[in-house]
Amino acid sequence: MNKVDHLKNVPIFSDLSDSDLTKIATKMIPREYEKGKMILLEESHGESFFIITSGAVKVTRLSDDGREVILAILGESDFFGEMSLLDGGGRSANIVANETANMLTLSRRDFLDCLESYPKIAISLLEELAIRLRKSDQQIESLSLSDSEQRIGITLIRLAEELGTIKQGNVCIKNLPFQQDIANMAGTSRETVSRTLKLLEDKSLIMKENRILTIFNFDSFRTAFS
Amino acid sequence: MNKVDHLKNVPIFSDLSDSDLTKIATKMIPREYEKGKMILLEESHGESFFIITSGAVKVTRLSDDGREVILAILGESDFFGEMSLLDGGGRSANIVANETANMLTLSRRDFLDCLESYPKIAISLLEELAIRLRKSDQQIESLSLSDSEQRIGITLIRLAEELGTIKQGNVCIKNLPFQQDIANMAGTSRETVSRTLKLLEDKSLIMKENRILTIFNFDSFRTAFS
DNA sequence: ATAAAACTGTGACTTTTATCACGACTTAAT
DNA sequence: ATTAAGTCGTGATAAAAGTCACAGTTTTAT
Repeated sequence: MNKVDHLKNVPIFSDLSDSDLTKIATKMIPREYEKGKMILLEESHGESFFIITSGAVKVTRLSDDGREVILAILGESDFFGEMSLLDGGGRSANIVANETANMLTLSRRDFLDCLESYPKIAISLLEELAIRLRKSDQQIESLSLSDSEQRIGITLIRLAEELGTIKQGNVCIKNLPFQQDIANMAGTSRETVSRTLKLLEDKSLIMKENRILTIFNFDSFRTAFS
Repeated sequence: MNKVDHLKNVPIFSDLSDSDLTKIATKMIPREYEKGKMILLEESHGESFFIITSGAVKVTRLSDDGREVILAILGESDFFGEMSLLDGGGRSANIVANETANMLTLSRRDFLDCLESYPKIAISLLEELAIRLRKSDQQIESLSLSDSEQRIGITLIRLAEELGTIKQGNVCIKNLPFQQDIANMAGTSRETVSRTLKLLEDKSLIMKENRILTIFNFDSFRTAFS
């Protein structure tokens, strides 16, 4: 798969013509990051905009005492890095390769040029940021108002939407993140995740075997938890 | 103060020339909302973009059982309504006039035209959304990792930045929101806010008399809580 | 294939914070 | 000025979830 094909799958570029995409593609530099490697922390290449072409990363924030919150897990065709390019603020989050991942990167200068030259990209990016802001607001609501069972349910929905495959109404998540990661997404403890998953299994809402989790009747699961 | 003067104070319009601002201003319709009135819920005028010229509003989400989370309190020169215009999604939040407020409004059509005609606006808006996203991420972190005292401290900082006036290193917040509103911003209960404010007062970090709260040595207060 | 490392399940206990209850204080309205 | 409605302070109690400890399982690396 070549650069242009990857770009076509990225929502903010999907409106552009092939020739425009080709122009942009020539400015993008491919990079590979091994599992566990911090991506934004090593600022050796300066700030950049990243598009994931394979693999997955997690976006986190860390407290002083080392506990982490996972803000998002991003996969193929997702992008990141735009925030500090846009508002010039310091890095807001850490990005870690969750599995070995390949990226296309665009320098600050080229990224901002893109926005100026192709207003469509700016507008698509606005849409995308609006969607993310909406999701963040939902997350804030659920952290403020819901108990841990609800929050874990919502977290499973997020994971299913990001990583799952639908099969006759059920969703199957292969490569389920570890309980500690689920806990860090849901704002709860690892032990509570363990107990809650069992509880959901007892209610026959989910089934799990090792790293595979199935959510039965995803639509009703979704309405039950959000 | 005329429309153009108001627009100049709004970050996303501040780059434009007077003549461009005048063109935009002619499309903006002034409206007044009385205290307590829901703004986005009454969709009688269709979706719009709003700029606050006086007064203040609160942005909330409500759970099924009526509890609310306050996502933000917005005042003069702040704007809202852009999210559903951008991504077409349903309303993500409710907006209520916290005190009688005046707005300038722009219709969906005119707003989107603006973005296309003035790429600078789109880029400034991107910056603004990036800043908001960053704040949301911080909020998610603090809800996930901090105890109620920390969260209330952070909430006071947010309020101070939005509503406060600095006086020799101390910040003074007049018209402090009620404890219930502070609780809804901090994701805790009204009683906990009461007890925590007293605790902070005992530590001589703040002082309060009725609706006026003073944070002593704001810089060190800020570093202590974030 | 084996050992080491990492992850998971679960009981016991502790901590935090929510909830309830109610009197005291403020504020707004007549 | 008086009353009513809305806020606030605070003790007592309860519920939810965190922490600790540790054995059992799964995964990974050699």
